[in-house]
Amino acid sequence: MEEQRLRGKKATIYDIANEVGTSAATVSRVLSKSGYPVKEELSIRIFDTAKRMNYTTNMVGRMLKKSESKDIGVIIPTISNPFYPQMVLGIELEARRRGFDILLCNSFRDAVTEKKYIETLYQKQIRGMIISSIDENHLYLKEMQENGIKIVVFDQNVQNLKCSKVGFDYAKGGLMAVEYLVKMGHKNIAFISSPIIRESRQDTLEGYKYALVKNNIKIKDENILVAQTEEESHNGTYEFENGRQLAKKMLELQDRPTAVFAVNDMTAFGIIQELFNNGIKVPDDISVIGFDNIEFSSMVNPPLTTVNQPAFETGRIACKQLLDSMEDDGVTDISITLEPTLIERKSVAKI
Amino acid sequence: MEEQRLRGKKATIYDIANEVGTSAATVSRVLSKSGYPVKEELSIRIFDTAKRMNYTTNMVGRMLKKSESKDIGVIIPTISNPFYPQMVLGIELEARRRGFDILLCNSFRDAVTEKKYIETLYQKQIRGMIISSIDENHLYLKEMQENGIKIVVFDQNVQNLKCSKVGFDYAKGGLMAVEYLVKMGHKNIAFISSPIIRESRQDTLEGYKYALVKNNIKIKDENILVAQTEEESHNGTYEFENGRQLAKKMLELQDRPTAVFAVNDMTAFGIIQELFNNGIKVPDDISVIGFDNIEFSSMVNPPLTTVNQPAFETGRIACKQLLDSMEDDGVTDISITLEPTLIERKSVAKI
DNA sequence: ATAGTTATAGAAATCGATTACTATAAAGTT
DNA sequence: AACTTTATAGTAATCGATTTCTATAACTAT
Repeated sequence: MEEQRLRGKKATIYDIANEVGTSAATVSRVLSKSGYPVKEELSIRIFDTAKRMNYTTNMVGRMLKKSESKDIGVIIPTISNPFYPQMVLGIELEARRRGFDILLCNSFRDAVTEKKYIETLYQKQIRGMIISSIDENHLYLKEMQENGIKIVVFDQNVQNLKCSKVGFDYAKGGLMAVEYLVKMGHKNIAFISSPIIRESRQDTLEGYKYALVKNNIKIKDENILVAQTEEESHNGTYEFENGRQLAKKMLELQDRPTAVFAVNDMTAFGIIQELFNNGIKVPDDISVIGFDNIEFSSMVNPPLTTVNQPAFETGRIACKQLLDSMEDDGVTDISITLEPTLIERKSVAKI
Repeated sequence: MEEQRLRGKKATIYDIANEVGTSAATVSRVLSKSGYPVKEELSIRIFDTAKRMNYTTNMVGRMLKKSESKDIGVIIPTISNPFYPQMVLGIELEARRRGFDILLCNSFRDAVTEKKYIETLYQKQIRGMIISSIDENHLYLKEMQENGIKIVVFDQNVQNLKCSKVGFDYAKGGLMAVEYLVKMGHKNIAFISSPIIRESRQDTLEGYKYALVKNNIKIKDENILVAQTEEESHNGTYEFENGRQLAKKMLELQDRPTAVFAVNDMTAFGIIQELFNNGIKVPDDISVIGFDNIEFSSMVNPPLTTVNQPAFETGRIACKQLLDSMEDDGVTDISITLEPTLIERKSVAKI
């Protein structure tokens, strides 16, 4: 035994059983704290020997027998987008609390990559996953569910997929942002966004429109500035650059807006920088409001007024729901929608 | 068989063997593409049946037998610090290319959490890990190594631990930053930092001092502004707040510096904001140079001149080294030190 | 005292895949 | 023709832990 250890082999319950002079079954019972009755004296000897031999459970063996993985899969578009690290943190903290680790996968919203990841996770026998990026038609997800794998999606409505969803009220967020601008006296308000290919952005835009209608302001098509082609890069500068580009376009409008609503904070940063480069002061000359409330939005100049989307909380809740449903098959699917709040800082001025 | 599938049980190689009328051994040989000769006709039937039965490999079974996990552990302080998402991305891209997934662990530099994570990873039979946060005295890491687990550390010098290291030349980075300021005509240069508890920060400070000495500028103790207590929060605002606090202190100096070197970009953001709030313009009145070159440093106002620390590349290289050594036991430990480069933007002015 | 529990522990099956053996037939060698 | 290879495929052991049976012994209840 001793020799084996020196040769770099981990001790197993059999090694311990041999050493102690008992059976592997008993060792397993003791070490896994199963509650099965074992004489205290024997139990102590087993614990001691295990410690002396540097034993630790081989989770793979346990997993195979009990088929309960202690990993959960997390698929996000990209950890580069500062929303996701916070969300992942929320997931991890909840997961850790309950003895789970996370397998992190960045899909880059690429359907092929995504599918490959999902399959790998499936093969690794995970029993639950959180997905925040998903291709529309996923037959294999259904199959996974039939095999008992729990899925929680974030910000998606996957067709035909019954599962818990955690979402965010983008429309309301858009409404809040624009109504705030209106309250501050603005009537000529632009909307700047990267391509509207996701429902979330669509909703944000709807919120913008609804706020205008509600306040008897005419929607002007030329005020809605949206990029045409989707990003490809893995780095997060796309949104920023896009903000700059479209801000430039906005400045060419003959009836220049007095305020801009950006689809997200990064875009807002781009807008602000472009305005600054053109000698236009924020918020003195033009007001800018963002969306997301990423950590940096308080660190820029001027600190950005924005709509808070609780990333950490999103992750925590999604994970909680996932683990609850994994623990208890009776837990029903739910849809949770988190609410926006307005974070008033210094990038919006009263007219 | 069909029935089983409906009941939500995954097909195994035995199910396939039964269906096809062959043995599990043969099925395994075919499906794992082992190269072992099997009649083409049989082989095709096995593939077909596997497909029809929606078979996928149970990695846990394979792992137990072959004891080669396809996961690697990644331990970082916190994904909230924007350096790490980029690093993790570099790790993941390299890992994915070679068929590995990553188990992400945020230690928050807490020794207990860290130890727990390392033990869990060990129990999960990973064969390699990348650590970017580490307590000093790690006996168990040694034991893991004896059991064949490969370790790559980032930015650390763990005592008595022979393993590959990926580092960054902080001293040189500090030197470059300050020499750049000197070149721009500055002589009264402050250094603002969160607590100097890590070697990296110590080195940065050394670089600052060396640059001054080298250029015959006297080091003034009151220009070195360092916080006393370490952060505790999980959110990234600590560095920012600390920058603000110390900038305020700096403004009270009777011989006010004309330039500041911040220990990292987040701190620089805090400094800039505090200066701005006091009506001091950057770079017109005071120049600020950062350190890290996180993505946001180009998005703030003014765009931050800073020292680039290649996060993505760090991750990629660390992962490559890890997987190389996992694949081939003969690969020797190496120490890679990445070099800083200066990113000239707009937060530093010539005097 | 006898039947029925409860405490205690080992033997053996099991989870799913791999692989070292074993076995047979076909093919190649001298 | 006798012998060695090679192709092909099944049997059974194995990886490490869990758990269902079994089997005693000890204890409780009637």
